[in-house]
Amino acid sequence: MVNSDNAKIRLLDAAGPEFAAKGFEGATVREICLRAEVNVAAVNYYFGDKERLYVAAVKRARALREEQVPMPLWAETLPAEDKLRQFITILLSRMMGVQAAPWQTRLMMREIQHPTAACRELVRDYMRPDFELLLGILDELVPAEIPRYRREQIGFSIVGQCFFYLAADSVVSLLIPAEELATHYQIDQLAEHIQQLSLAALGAVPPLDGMLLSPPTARPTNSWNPS
Amino acid sequence: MVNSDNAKIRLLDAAGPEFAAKGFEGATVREICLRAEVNVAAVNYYFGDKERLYVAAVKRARALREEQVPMPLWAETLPAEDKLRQFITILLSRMMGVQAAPWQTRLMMREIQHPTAACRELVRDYMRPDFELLLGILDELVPAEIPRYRREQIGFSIVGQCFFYLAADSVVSLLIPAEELATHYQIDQLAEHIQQLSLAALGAVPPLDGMLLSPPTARPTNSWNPS
DNA sequence: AATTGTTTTAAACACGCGTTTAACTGTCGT
DNA sequence: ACGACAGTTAAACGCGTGTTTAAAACAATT
Repeated sequence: MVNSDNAKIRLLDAAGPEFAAKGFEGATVREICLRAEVNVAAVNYYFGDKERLYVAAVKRARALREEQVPMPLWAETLPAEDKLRQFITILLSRMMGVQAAPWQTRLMMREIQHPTAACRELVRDYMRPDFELLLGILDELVPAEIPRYRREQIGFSIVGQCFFYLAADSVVSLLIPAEELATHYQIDQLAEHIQQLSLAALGAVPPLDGMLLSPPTARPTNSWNPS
Repeated sequence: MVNSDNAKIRLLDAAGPEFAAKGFEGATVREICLRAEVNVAAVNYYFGDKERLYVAAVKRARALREEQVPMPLWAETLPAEDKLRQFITILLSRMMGVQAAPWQTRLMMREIQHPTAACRELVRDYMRPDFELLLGILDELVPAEIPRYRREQIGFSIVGQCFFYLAADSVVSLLIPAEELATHYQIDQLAEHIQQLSLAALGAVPPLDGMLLSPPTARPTNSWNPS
């Protein structure tokens, strides 16, 4: 091959944001090829058809996002509370990115809401491992007698709180004034809030009555280096 | 007008489920009119174009869902804990319906994820009042000194937990075996779990350590009559 | 019964879509 | 030098889309 996968990769990089922004139906092959500076026929040449390009774009989005914000390997001795805090921060970071949610996340989001063939392996390769990781952390935080299904529900409660800011950010933006968003809705602050609320529910820290004395911003997230 | 809004209403009733299932781009005017047993030109005759039909369908979905599962008027004396439980149950009921999420909810869901003109008033007329209601309940549960933005974050945490099962049900279905879903993920059980976890976080009930003694199914939701 | 205005109809329109074709370009092995 | 082949190109194809049209059907009023 001469230039073989050069065009293929440019196509993928152009398809990702386009599908993320407009969905499978809304995005057009022509626009994607225009962005990629590639002939329209390239999509059929390299991927067969639009749908297989879409599936490839979803896979690539997952891989990219995972290496952008990987889950750290924790030391055995690290307290479960700290692991949970970092887990939540990473979850929020993946979902919200630095400013707005990156196209990789938005694309996976669409896949979650309107599952196609790509969804099954998305869950298997991407979400399942993270969820098991979370369950492992919870194992250290809740009494051993609590059944697995309860831990899973607790896990969903934690994930759900993070997920909300991704999935319903349009609602949050309309409910909360812009200046309050800027002041109190940064990733670290939300992570601290969710972590504190969750730990309080599990009895690992005092309930909210005491939170006044240590508001979320007072205790910054343990620093870790995602790069 | 003779038969005027008969066709108009049939059109709306057909458009709702269609838009909910396939989205604005995916749904076709022809298919909608076929369902409604109406000529294709009716859409332009009554609504002008496809987009205004969509907006009308969203508005109608909101109105329908609100009267299907209304928020009750609570007695002044009702403990805040009970109000919260009922609020959560209603939220979950609206989102999950009896079996799967009804088309009204799915349609509003699409609007939340990919906001169009209809989103702004959807928040203003539908979500804002409910959120204020929730904040009112939280006022009775948290110390007076806790600032408003903290209560809002707590509100989002509660809403987020419910919202997750609507927005990510494809993921939940893939993560949790079918039989466990049937056994432990009924509306009342989830409502009990979310309510208990939230109250524990606020210090209104003992933390999860004590939950073993009173698992979510043990204390059924107070009955109320939505009809 | 004739007239007016509203609603419904079948057919067509213009356009954009995903996909295909067939010719062309460049690169390599022989 | 030349044939074989991967890569690229412009143009076209067939189809489905939202929308429009002009006539027919209908109901109400005069």
